[in-house]
Amino acid sequence: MSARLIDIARKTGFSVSTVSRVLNQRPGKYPIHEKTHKRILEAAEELGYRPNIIARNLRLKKTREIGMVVPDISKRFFSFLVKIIAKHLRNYDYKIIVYDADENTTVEQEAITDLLAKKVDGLIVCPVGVESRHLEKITQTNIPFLTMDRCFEKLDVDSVSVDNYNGARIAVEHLIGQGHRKIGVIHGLPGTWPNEMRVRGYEDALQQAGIAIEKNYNLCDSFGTFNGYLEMHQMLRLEDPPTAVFFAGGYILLGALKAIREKNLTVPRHISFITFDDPTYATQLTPSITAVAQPIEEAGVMAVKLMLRRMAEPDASIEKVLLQPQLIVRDSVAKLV
Amino acid sequence: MSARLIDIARKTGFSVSTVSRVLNQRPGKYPIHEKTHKRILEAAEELGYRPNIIARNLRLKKTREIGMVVPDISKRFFSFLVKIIAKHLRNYDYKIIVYDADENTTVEQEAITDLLAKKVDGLIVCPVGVESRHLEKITQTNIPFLTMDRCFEKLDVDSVSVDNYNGARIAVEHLIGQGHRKIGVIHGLPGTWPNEMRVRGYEDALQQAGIAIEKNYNLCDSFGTFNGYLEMHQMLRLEDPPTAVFFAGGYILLGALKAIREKNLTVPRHISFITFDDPTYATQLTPSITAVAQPIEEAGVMAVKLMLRRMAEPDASIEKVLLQPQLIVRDSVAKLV
DNA sequence: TTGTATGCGTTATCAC
DNA sequence: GTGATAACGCATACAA
Repeated sequence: MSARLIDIARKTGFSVSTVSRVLNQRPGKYPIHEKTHKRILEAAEELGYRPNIIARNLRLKKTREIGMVVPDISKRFFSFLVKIIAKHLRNYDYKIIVYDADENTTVEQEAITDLLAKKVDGLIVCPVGVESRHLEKITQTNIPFLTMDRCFEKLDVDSVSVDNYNGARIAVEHLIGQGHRKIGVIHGLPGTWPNEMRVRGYEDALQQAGIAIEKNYNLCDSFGTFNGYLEMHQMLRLEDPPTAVFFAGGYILLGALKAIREKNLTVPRHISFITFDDPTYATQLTPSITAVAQPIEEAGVMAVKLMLRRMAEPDASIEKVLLQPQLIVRDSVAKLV
Repeated sequence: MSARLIDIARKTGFSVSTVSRVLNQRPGKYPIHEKTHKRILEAAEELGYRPNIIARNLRLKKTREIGMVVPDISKRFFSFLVKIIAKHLRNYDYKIIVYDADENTTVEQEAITDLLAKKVDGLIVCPVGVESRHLEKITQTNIPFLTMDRCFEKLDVDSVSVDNYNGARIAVEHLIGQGHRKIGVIHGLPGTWPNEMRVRGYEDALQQAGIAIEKNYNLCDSFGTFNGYLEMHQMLRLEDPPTAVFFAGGYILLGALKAIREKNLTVPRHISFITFDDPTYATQLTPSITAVAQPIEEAGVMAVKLMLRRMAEPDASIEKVLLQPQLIVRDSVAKLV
């Protein structure tokens, strides 16, 4: 078993409180004799003393831990977000405890319960689903709390998310600007917030340009590769298929590309597309992929900022931050003349 | 503040110990009156009681937490590994606490210290660098401990890693089998274990086939995209460049592809390659990428197994598991005739 | 400048 | 069946 304060106390002949005071080193808070200081430090070193964080946390009722729940840590969006947030919190001496909800509301709920029981000082949740009732309960605990990625308007809580609506809009407007009129969309799970926003952005962009919305051009199911594959095939089977398609994110792109290849079509000669999310390999495909990139780093920094603010001023007004994604033009969209 | 045992005790008139016993429900361990049981459960429900995990952990000297340190959580290999391990540990009612070492030994050391101070029940480290001295100290604490990915032979500790040597070998042997004799390698940071193993596999495969090792064909720096880019350019500038190249992993592939494209070369007509690691987009590039896939899921499952075993039998013999990667033949290697 | 006493919330031991 | 009490390791208010 590792050394405790009392072991140092016994070894040096001082009391536990003196040892504790020396080791915590509030500069000038308590006057300690020079020699005492030195001897205790030496003894601590010799014994390889490490404070027991559990005992300390229990005593202080503070953990300097921020809990975080993400739908799927293996997705780059979230793992990168976690990394950024962890890195910045470190500067303020906060650690992060991450739970993977595995895209499952029940698991998410358990994760939150556990984090709360662990008495984390703050909580960041990237909600899995459409439901927000279980999140409402959190707001009643008064714990500094933040949602990310998906934002529930009715939920009275700080949040930082990407402007999915506008991201989709600028994507589709780019397509329109290149002369496309027949524009399809393949998107993810209906009812989830980012997805809905993107679809709405798609529709509004069309409407604003005076383009009628064609039901057949709107396909959806999930953000998975396989869905992208199936829906793209379906899209291409249409008797009057679109000349351009907007992929609403995730791995749809990957599946759709496969479908396009199977049909022996060339991008962007036969079909143009643009995707939400900018994958690392976007520049390496042939052609390179025109995309709407989410400002993940910015989102992480903002989250840390909001969290620290909420901890410092529990009664500050609720802030819902909407970050702007960025259009990155590459070669997957043809200019129609 | 949330409800404690004592709040339930006061509300029901029973003692804290009775309340504790009811709420912990060791079936049949303690006899409790039916009515008592019910009333306490009701009160707990009403008060929204959640056990304070910190207090419990302090008392029990057990956390049911496994600490894990990875070099870079934003890399898919690690985030996926974390996910798998978390998922399987959940089945045994263990949680995982993840720290990102940010590819930095100092940060890694701090993470380990912190995890130890948090009194996690077990520790899994995917070591950042070449140094293993700071890991030796862990073995002295007697905490169930496991290294992953990079394995230190001299370090007396359980480990699970991929057989990097053999993975490289089968990759290069595939190249040779397709008739290539001039085979280059672009690899990562010299001195890191997986990298060294892969280079050795490359060299042994050549030697076994009676092919002389050409110094100019061996380029290295890091697993980053930019390195791949630079080194591939350098490789192609050679007066007698190789007909095939083995990329030892990471993002080298991405950068190398860019270099190849800039030279207006076609894969695999002008140059063939195979890469360690099988990225999600491997099938989507043109041509699709022949790769050596690491069995990440298997590694995670094995890690959990070893960890549970070590916790159950602290004195079991040290086990160093080597998992076999798998060759996935696609279209980036030409058959020379 | 240092020591004593107390409590954080829980579980386990022992007594009744 | 149930309750009183101690202990986990630490930090602080108060005493000296």
